[in-house]
Amino acid sequence: MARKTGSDGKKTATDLRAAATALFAKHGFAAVSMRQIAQKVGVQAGALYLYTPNKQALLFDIMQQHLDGLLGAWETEKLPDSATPLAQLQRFVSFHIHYHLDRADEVFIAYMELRNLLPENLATISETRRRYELVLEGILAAGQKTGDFQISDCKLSSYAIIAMLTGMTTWYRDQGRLSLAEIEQVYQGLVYGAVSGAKTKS
Amino acid sequence: MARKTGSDGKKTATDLRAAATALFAKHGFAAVSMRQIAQKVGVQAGALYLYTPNKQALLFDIMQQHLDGLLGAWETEKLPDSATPLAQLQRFVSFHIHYHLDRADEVFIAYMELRNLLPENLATISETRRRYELVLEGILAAGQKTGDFQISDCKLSSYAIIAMLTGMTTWYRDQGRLSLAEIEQVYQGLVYGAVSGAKTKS
DNA sequence: GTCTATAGAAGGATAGAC
DNA sequence: GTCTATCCTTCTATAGAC
Repeated sequence: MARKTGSDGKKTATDLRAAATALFAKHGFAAVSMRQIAQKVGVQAGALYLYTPNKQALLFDIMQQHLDGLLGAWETEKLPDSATPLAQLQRFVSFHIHYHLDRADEVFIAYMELRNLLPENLATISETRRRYELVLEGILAAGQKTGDFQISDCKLSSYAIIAMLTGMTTWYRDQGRLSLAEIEQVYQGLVYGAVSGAKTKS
Repeated sequence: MARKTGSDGKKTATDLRAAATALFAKHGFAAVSMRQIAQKVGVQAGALYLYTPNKQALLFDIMQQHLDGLLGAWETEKLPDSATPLAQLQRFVSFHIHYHLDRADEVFIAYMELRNLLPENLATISETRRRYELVLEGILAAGQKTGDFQISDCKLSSYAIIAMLTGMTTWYRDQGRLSLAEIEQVYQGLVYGAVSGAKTKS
């Protein structure tokens, strides 16, 4: 047949992105073929090129949309600038956990497939990611200034906290031993302790 | 020629592992071809199969050797059981940082390429990794018991701390803004604060 | 122990029919 | 908008010469 009955370009474009995201997350960008993606979408391989110029663009778009979405969502969820650094930090931790757990595949891709980006695409992605890191770094710096936090280095601490939180995506499962609310409380406590700077004994 | 002058099977075997490690870390397992590895070793692709049955075994061996080395090194570096939980934790943090930074490529592979392992190989690797996680979990549990640490969940906290520390490998560079000793101090402080459990204000 | 050559499969991407 | 067919490249792995 020349054209699938009930075919819909808009839907196919959306399906393509979803299928690619799922497959890249599961097997890795380099290990997934355009034919595999096409099969999951339910079209032939050639048809994919109506929606993406090539495989690389598909990866880049997935990452960029994810990071743009992350930054945009924070802008709508963050507390007013008048909020205390501690309140803002707690909001950030909660936001980061929920946003990332809801998008485990995209997160995985955005962290794991940087190597497979062309240099110019990597530069763009890195810049967007850096803007997100600066969100947390700014919160920590604000709390350092007010004396609410005891932090020896805001940049390193922001890296450390983001790595800690994002690490959740590697082991979290629904129906696990603890509820998400319980898990979030554990992490809130760890982060709060980390920035509250107990004195080292040794 | 039939055989390279000065060829040495032992050296080639070592070179093969080193070349594969470097390339897998840089480009990803699936994106690296046996031809690329062979070129880096300085032999033809066919010759590699004298030293590994296939590409999968190469990946598995790299991971397994890394994790076995990690566990073995900890056994020689850990403090006696008579040491305090806090001292043992500090030792663990220092050990983990240094061991991982010295082996950035292996660490990257061991964390990133789990998806590309065959199921039976994944099971073996996961079990070895779990034994390492239990090292930290045990230290935290000991400190919880003595009252030195205020930890709501030892398992989650061990995951969180390992993720935080391992995250260093993604950004650490020699000749960076801070010396390794300074960085280690920042992380020691963050970990100590996290397990010392400041009370949450909210 | 390493080479050359190649089998056999699979990959990304394009052309043209419908 | 999608399909079929295909070009051309690259891949893993093996066979056999030296």
